[in-house]
Amino acid sequence: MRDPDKPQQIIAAAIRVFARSGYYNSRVSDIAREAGIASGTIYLYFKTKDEILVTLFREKMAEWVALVRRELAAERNPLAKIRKIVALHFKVLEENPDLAEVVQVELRQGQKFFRGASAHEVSAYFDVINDVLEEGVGAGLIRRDLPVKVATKMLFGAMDQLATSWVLGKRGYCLTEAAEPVATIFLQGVCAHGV
Amino acid sequence: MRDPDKPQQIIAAAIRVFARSGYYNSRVSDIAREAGIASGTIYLYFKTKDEILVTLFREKMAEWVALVRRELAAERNPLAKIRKIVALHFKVLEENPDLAEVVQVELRQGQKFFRGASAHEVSAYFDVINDVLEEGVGAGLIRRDLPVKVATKMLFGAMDQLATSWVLGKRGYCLTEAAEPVATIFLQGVCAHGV
DNA sequence: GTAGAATGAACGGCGATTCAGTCAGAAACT
DNA sequence: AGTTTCTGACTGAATCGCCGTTCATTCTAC
Repeated sequence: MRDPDKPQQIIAAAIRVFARSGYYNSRVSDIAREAGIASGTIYLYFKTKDEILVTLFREKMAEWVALVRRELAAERNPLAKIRKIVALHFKVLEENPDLAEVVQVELRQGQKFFRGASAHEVSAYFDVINDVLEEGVGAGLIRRDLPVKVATKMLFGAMDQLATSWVLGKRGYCLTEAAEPVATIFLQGVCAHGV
Repeated sequence: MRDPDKPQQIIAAAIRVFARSGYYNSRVSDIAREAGIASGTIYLYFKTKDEILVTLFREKMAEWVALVRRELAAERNPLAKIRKIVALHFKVLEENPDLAEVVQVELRQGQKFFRGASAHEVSAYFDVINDVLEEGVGAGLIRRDLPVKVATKMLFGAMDQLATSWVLGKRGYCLTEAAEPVATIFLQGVCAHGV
């Protein structure tokens, strides 16, 4: 009678524990205690400690991309879509502080994650941005000569840095308030005419 | 007769080793072998393995900021300064592939580095960008109402993401070539009038 | 009664750190 | 100069604590 959402509970516990202590400083037994189970039980659902982190990242990232796709569907204008992406990016992180901590700080552990495992999920998010920008170029709203791939990375990087600063700065300000200026600066940078 | 630049040799070796295997996958003995010394010797110069990473980051970052400051001194125009910062950022990384690997991928290890130890050095770099932008506002070249702190983080984030993509994508393209578009998009985003 | 889920004590490997010993060269002495 | 003593940088095998993982046992639901 394997509990079908035990893995979810373990992942949820892992997010809290990793957020508190960092991946390498977290014991598997800490995750177990946080989840209210024995450490051995974790190995019924995950082969290794690494697998917990990889799975956590995969799932959260997939949810995220799905959410963004869903929200964008309601919007026609490519420029408004960009504004929505930025707003959503910041909103998700602000509403999930533990997840934000893990995604912005812990998940950067070299080799293992950005390379390999997560590459596919991250690139799905890049694709979303990339597609919107191309749409904007097609509609004549965005400079025809814009290097779209570069601009995509710039926007992601800009959002990511704002988020990281927010997390590291102990959330001393409101992240959501930064959404409007970030979108505006970026759009003015890529648009064919004024914004 | 302590060799006064033994620490430097150890750091140089550590950069090569960390670039190859990642921080957590590198043995102290690997660094020793790479440096051509015994593992115990490392402990004559560094108290712990962590200290090697922290020191390496501190020193390289300080050199970096000093270099940028020096190069900017030769330049009057704030907009040209921004272009120079971007060009330099990419040039340094492109010319030091091992350092790039360590800085972009390995040094992100949560807790320990971005928080604490390195905060001061990173913020010095932020200050450089911040000051140039304010100078631009003062000169009427940059929108008077620009949220300078946000724009600073955006530019840093944009450069950082381009660099990270370049490192993770096994350097499949020329990073330096991205400097011009990045600077142009950013400047168009923040300037009072066209660029 | 039994299958299979859960437990958690114990194992085993790993790797950072230590430290007793080596040795090259500097100083002291003849 | 030659000889002896001393110094402390350097070595690397051995130590030791840590924690991911295992598995013999217990529990639970049917």
